[in-house]
Amino acid sequence: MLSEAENLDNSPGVGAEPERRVRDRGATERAILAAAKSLLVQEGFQNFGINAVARRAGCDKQLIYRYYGGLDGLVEAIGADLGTWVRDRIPEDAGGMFMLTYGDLMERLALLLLDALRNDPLMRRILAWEVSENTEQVRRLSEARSKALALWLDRMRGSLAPPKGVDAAAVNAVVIAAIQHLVLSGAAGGQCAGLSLKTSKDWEKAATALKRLVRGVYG
Amino acid sequence: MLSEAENLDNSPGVGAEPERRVRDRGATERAILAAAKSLLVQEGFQNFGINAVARRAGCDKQLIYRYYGGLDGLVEAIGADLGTWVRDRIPEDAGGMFMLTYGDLMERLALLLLDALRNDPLMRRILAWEVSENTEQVRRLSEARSKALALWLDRMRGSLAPPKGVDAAAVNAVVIAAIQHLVLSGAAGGQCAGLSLKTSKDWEKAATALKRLVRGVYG
DNA sequence: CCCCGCTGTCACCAATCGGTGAGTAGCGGG
DNA sequence: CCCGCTACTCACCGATTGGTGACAGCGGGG
Repeated sequence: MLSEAENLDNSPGVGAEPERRVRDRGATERAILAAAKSLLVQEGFQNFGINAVARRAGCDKQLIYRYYGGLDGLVEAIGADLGTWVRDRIPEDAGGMFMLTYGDLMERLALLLLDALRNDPLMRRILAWEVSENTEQVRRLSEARSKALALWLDRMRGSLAPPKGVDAAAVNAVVIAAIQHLVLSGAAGGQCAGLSLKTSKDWEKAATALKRLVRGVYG
Repeated sequence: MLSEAENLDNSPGVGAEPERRVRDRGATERAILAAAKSLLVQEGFQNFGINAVARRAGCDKQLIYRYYGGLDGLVEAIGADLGTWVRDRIPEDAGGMFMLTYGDLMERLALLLLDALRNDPLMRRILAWEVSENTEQVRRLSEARSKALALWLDRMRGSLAPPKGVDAAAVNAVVIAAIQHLVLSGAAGGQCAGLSLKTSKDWEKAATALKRLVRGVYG
């Protein structure tokens, strides 16, 4: 019934339009990027598309093509933004870990990573995207995320050498895999392999088990 | 990969059409289910829809509504089919594990599960689906998969009791999480947390690390 | 001043989506 | 033989998708 002519009831007397969009390319670009990230966080990658991002950003999709060269470029911009992830998550007391053993260190890192991922919905979405698709898009994003994680681990680890006789790279990869899947599975379904992952008590159990595993290898 | 173009030249003189579709509801139902599973395996859950399944099954989508009540019912049928997963994967020598310690058992189970998942693309797709979406559809499927896994573990474990003093349920969940994420990540991107997961040598490294972790907790 | 360029909007495109109603085709029982 | 039941197909619906070309409005430089 609505003809688009009648839809124009933005009669100037009534509404104090809160945000009057001004002509500012930089601001629009930032708005688009923010909309893309929030959309990815809230809706997941299933419904992540040009139309949805433009709708959320409150602008025309044409601008996404113009400013980012399409969805691919926008995704790449999200990936580039992940570089800031590291800066935001290096605690100041990292120096306090100098005198720890490798086992102490890895235990702390495991728990820190667990918490960091639990509190980072964007990373979770990207992680889930990674294991679900293998397009060029997601490969680039995956690379950025992987690089950020590696950098973070490197900064946190410092110069502590792993013990001899164990393939620390492989063991750590397995531990990280466990952490990532626990977080993903918990966020998605509230459980993993029969272990409930809802309450903070549940997560404490998981963390304890994780600690035990790390301690088991690294002593 | 069949284009419908070649299907259009069913000129009666030329081709001996290998499959002449007969009127057989049961066969059609089976064809639809098989098409759904193969579609999920080959394309993933992104493009899993009524149209795609019908196209692959070579029948009208209306039949999917009639026989399965829509996509939801079809997904549920896939879930029901997972019950056969357990039957196919119980080795005959399960009895040979009776005299093992719990650590021996869990190490073997971990490696068996790793291989089983590596060779089961359907399970991988379902697993990735689980951590990516939280709709009713995927929740049902997830439940079926989880139940199948639990049953498998139960059958394999036998009546061996876990050691005291360690939350075996939590530890095993973490180990399973690690296995699942390793397999997902490896299948999707060929690596996980910097650890390459392409060649069988790569997977041996991962398996060794996994063994070490399990051994560390269960002795 | 006018004009050009940049920012933003709108209308439109073909394709595909899930979903439905109506009609066709073939087999089996009278 | 024919009739009816059932398996099956087709045509169409509105909505949404990614993508493009044309146009409007403001602003700064000649």
